[in-house]
Amino acid sequence: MAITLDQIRCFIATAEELHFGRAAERLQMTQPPLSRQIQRLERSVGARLLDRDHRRVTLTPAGTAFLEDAYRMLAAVDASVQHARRVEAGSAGTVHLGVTAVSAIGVLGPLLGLLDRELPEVDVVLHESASGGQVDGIRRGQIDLGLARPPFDTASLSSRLVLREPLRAVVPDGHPLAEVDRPLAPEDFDGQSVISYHPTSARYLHELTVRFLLNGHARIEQHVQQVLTAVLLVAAGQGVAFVPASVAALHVQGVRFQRLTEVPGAHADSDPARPVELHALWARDGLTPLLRQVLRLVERAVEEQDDPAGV
Amino acid sequence: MAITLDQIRCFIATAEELHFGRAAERLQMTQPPLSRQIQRLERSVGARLLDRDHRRVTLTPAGTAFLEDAYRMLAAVDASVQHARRVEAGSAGTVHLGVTAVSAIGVLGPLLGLLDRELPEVDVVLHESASGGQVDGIRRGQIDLGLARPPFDTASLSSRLVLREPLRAVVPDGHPLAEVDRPLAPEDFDGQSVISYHPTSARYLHELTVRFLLNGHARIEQHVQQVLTAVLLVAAGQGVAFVPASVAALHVQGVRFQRLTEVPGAHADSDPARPVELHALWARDGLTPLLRQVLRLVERAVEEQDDPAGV
DNA sequence: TCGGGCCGATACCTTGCGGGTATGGCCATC
DNA sequence: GATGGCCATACCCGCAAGGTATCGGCCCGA
Repeated sequence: MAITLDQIRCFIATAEELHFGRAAERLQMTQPPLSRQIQRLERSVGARLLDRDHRRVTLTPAGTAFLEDAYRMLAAVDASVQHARRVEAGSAGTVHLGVTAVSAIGVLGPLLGLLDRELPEVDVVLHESASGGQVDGIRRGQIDLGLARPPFDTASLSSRLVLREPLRAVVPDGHPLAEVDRPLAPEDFDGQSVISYHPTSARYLHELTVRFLLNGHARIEQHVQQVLTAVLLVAAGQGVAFVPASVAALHVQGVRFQRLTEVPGAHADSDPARPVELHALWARDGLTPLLRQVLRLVERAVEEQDDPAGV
Repeated sequence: MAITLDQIRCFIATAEELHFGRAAERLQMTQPPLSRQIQRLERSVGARLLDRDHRRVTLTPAGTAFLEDAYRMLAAVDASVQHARRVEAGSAGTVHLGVTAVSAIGVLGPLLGLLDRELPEVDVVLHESASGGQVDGIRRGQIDLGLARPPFDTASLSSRLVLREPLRAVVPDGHPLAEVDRPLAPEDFDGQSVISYHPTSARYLHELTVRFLLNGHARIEQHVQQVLTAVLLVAAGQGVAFVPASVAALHVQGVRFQRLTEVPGAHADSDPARPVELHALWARDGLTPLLRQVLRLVERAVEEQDDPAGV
């Protein structure tokens, strides 16, 4: 014999009215079944909740305590229903967001701010990993939405280009190229020692570097995995590197970020002036309403901070 | 069409098994009614909770959210039942405790400590008022247990003597009586200016004062309502006063507490050496299990700090 | 490509719980 | 002592929840 929400509703009405007849009326029923519901409830709870001594009905201490809990239970049921509806509508829930260290610099801050303001009931869990790790995470259902760089197989994943930004050169203060006030061309780096990226784990930036330098005679001497590492190595005088423009926002001491001439596009609709692309990435069959909302905010986040990358 | 706890239980089983057949087995029922329960639940909630695509069952985001809430709801129901049982057994609940400022000095501290240790699930609400106010509070059901002084009508109230303590004289430092090292007799106060109490709101202490001074020739010059006020007036040199021995625990600067000879008893079994009585007081028909527990602790609290009043 | 098996949905039957009416029993009041 | 108020009990009924049988779609192996 289990407790029912109906019994709880009956109890609340009776406890408030302290009168079975009036409580029954309020519950749109007659008094006898109400009496039975209360009896059943008391039997299930294992404690007398109402003292009825033929003249007046009063709450026992156990009843007083149970009444408070009863309100909470009904409120909890109601809140749960509301919450589920909001989750289905996409205005509440949890998003597992995959980010790379670099995407974090440009888009993540504004995006998190927007999420907080526009979808306050959405919890965000960040998963920091390289682009390749994000694809795996999405496949395994651990990540709902990734912010990553191409290439990724388009068979099971959907994607949308959310940001294009220029490629910049990072050179140490005092370096001859640090003083030049024009876009640097591949030939400007002839003979320079270049820090590029790991060909597999940071394949995208590595290919960009190689593609930019294609017609020059620079020497690629090191391969790092993180953009920040490259910048720090430049600051340490180990060479020059090429990074997404938004990295300038980090304000690392001892380096300058220099504009570049156009970079040959990797595909048909790429923009040579802004060759660094960031894509939003999700499982083809995982486009939930919440994800749609978040994607909308990703685009707004990009618009809001468009300038720093565009200049 | 309202949600049922049964539906929630069905949903939990199905969400855990992700398989209607196995879930039904676990719930000791067959699969078709389980399917219908889930459908009904989804209709009530207004959101699809499980995606069932002929091969596998998965939780929708709304379902994931609802599952967490579902656990909480069932746990809340269970906790409420347990709580009600404990309240009925007297080991949980709320006690409204009536205290006077003076009872607080002697008994209240140890009592609250004991309550905290022995009945941690019991909430205590203190109501500070004079003895008369407590009787009203008990009558109106606002106070469960009062710590007050006689007299009170014994028709609707039950009481138990919990503490007897001596009466002490409060005299200012430097006063001739402050140096005497023997119990003071009524005659010692001949010609002194005495601070007594309001004959109605602090009737008990007033009558004690009068009864002690009966054979002497002291002059009662002021009537105050609070014991502490009397002590402070003594410190200010306005006269002498008589207070329960436990008041000495306050350690007011500038006054001394002096022993007294015996005070004639007000009733048959009063103790002339310890004429100040404190009674626990409750509605005759309000002796709940919890109150019984609290009364037990009141007695233990008195035993534990018996000494300061007894010396 | 076809058949078998798996699994959830549907149709239909049955039973038991929840609600209704009538009435009893107890106390308070006049 | 008669009356009325109020909760409990007895008994009846209808519906909703559970059971059985079956459908229908999909996957998989031959």
